Amino acid sequence: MGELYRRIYAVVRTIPRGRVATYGQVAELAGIPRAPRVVGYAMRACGGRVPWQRVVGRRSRTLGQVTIKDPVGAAEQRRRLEREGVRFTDTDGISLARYGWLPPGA
DNA sequence: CTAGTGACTGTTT
DNA sequence: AAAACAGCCACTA
Repeated sequence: MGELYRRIYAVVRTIPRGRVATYGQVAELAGIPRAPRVVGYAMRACGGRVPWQRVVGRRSRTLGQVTIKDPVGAAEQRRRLEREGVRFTDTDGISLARYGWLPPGA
């Protein structure tokens, strides 16, 4: 595993229970502000070593769709988030205004 | 080293 | 409002 993934996982582990962060947010904190895609790549490869369910797509900001294309994965993410208190809207979204993580020093 | 790919995102149709 | 485009950067073959 590359050093970069270590940094990404370290950031994800700091997201508190019951909150969510966007891929772009994690990317910026990990030192690769222009590469949110890489965070997604790292999440797919994380193998349960980090709370991956707390990382969501930016488009969750208004209606909040969790952007995992695989329906099974999306259902799993929702199940995990609801178990830690994140409420979903009637359109299967997450309000980043309510659950978005405010990183220290932001 | 080159080419293809994607759990992203902002912009443009 | 939804879909297509175009940058993006690390990883893999």
